[in-house]
Amino acid sequence: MSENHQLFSLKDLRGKLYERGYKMTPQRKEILQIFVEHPEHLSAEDVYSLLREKESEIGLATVYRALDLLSKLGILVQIDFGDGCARYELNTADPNVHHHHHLICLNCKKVIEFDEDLLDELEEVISRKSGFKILNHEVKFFGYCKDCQTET
Amino acid sequence: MSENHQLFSLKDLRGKLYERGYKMTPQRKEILQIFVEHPEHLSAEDVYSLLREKESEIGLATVYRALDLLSKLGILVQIDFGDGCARYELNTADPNVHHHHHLICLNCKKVIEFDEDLLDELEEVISRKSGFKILNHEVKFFGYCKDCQTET
DNA sequence: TTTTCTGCAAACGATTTGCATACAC
DNA sequence: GTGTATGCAAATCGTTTGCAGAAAA
Repeated sequence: MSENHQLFSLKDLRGKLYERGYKMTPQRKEILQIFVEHPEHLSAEDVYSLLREKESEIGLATVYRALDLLSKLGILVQIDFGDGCARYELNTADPNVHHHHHLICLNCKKVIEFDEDLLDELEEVISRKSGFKILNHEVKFFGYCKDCQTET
Repeated sequence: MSENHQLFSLKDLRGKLYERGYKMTPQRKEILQIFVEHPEHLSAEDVYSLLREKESEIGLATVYRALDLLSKLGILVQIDFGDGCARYELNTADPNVHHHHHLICLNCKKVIEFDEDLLDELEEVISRKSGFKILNHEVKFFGYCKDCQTET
């Protein structure tokens, strides 16, 4: 069931690269591996330090280039939480599964994921009224998480 | 009618500043004035050059500081379109009026505004399920605008 | 062998900050 | 007068780029 919208696996990497004339390298493989092992929203710096923890001596510029490439190939998606750096996560393989939403706590900066998609209706209305062809959407909710509601 | 959700006016600036111990300065007034005259999504550089067109010799650092302050006071809101710089627009005074959505064209980078808010229902569902207290949301749709659909 | 990739260091662009001076109250 | 605000230039931080050597096909 949920295996069907499973995340992109390492196996498909070579093929996807080859399709577009890119080469398979150990660096690209290791960087993708990091995302398989860490299902978080990782920044380039995050990936870089996780690599160094594994004794991998991949340069930061290479990390940036790989993140960019993997996003272009649709393997990763870039998200921006307004914290000053681009973050990435594995793309879901099933195109019918829309991106989950993100709840961002204004107090503790925690990011909570939420899987509920009621936006199809909205997309349709907008498409009809504006003539805009919508491919994707990004929704962020700002507020206070359970823990921070009591504090403040 | 639509005057009720009218944008923040210059008159209230002094009071809002005073409330929180800030001082009224000609620079802050002029910067807010720019937003009243230009209902677009302005970046700090945009504001800076619009000021220079008006013979205003306000420094760029002051612009950055003012944008930050006006956002804290709730007079402006910061938006990020992923174009590498923070953008701002006047906040709507009426808290019942939710932020409009943004349609971002992947081809020509045009940003189109769209005023349809069907997200209240979604907010409620999320609040109930997650215990998150939602104050605000930000929705971006990515796709191709009317003009760019034919080209590509 | 040919082309793409990597790693380093330098370059970049948006934003922030330190500090002396100027201004609001 | 006192404390905050300004303006400038320098510093910062995430990210990009040029280039020579290394590695994939």
